[in-house]
Amino acid sequence: MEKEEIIVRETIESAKKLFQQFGLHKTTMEDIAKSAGKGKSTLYYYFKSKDEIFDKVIEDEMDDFFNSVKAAVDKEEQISDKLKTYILLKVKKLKQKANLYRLTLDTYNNVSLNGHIKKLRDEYDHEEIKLISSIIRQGLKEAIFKPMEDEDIELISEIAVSSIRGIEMEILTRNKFKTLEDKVELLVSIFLKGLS
Amino acid sequence: MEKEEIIVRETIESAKKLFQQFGLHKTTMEDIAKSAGKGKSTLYYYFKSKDEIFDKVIEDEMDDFFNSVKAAVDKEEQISDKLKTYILLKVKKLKQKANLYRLTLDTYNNVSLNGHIKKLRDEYDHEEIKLISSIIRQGLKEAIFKPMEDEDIELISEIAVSSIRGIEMEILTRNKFKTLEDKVELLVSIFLKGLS
DNA sequence: TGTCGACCGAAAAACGTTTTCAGTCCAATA
DNA sequence: TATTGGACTGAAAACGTTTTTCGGTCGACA
Repeated sequence: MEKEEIIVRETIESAKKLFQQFGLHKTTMEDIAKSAGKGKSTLYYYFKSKDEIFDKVIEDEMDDFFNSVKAAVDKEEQISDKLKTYILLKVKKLKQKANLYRLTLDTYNNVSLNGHIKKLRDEYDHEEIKLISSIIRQGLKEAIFKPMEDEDIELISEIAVSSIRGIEMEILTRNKFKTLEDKVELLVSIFLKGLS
Repeated sequence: MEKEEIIVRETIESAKKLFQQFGLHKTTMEDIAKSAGKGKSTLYYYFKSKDEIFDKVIEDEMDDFFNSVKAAVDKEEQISDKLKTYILLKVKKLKQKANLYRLTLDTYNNVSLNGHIKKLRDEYDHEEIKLISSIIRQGLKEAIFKPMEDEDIELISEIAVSSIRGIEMEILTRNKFKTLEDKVELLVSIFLKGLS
């Protein structure tokens, strides 16, 4: 790893801690600089702006989040276990993060309308859709699922991601489905076998 | 209809129009009074507060919304048609309303954390869950669905409502699924028959 | 019972002042 | 040439005051 890369990494890590503790607005460039052991203007040698640092932190978190979910999903053999793991782990991690970032949440909401974060979210979404569609494709290959059009795989994945997000929202904002753990079984089996 | 009832109704209708046009904050009690052809203090003879008027307006809209969806769903015979109608009509109406209320939306978001609106939303949710679970119960009676525990009916309905809400959110906030109309068929058939 | 004009006070808007802070510049250093 | 920090700037946020707005009350009148 190059020296520059190291400094960038360390700065992002420091900034992440500060953002988590104090939120975007209450964290100044000087705070970040001090906690990274540099002068303020030095930061501008490595980053274009405060927003860029914030974006990088968010990007970092999203990567972390997605990769750990993906790793856990990949480890499972059965399609149904993959889906169960996907839902449960995502919800669990989301609860953790939500807790960690509660302070930043209002901030985040205001920022989120702004271009770049929206783009990041779209990218993240796309990763999730890819993950789900790869699971479906595996199911097709193993002839567990009945054949379907290629474009339908995409659509089903998108719908699945959106649906699960709806469930997550209820859990996070209204504390519903506390006992989801006991019930994923049912949820996944409906997705696989339907109600009929 | 009693005279009092008529005045209350008319006031709510006037207020609704104003709220839709200008939002909660930019609509004053005097605006409402004038548009209802009364003096301001007269309103307080019929309503406890401005909030009460707003609540009544929201309640009115929700009832409208729900009843028209329910009516359309009840009209359908087939389970699958009921589900299709439920999803399509809800999305369609939501798009209309969202357009109408775009101005109020920020206002609404701030208020929505506040007690009473939250209660209304919960009540509305409950209605939706009841609607879905009645569809499921019908499917059970007709032996279209495989038997299930009573508490699972409840849970499945809740999950279905949350999931569909997730899809609706995508449609409203990110303009996804523009061609949902073409694809509900697929969505409903997954719910009914699964992927296997 | 129903309606209204006059009034109140709390909260929001408006406004001017002060402070904070992201971002720049430049000289220093290695 | 790559890297750093101290001094500086301007725009925006925070703050303190004054003014206005508006939800809500009261009492009189029909």
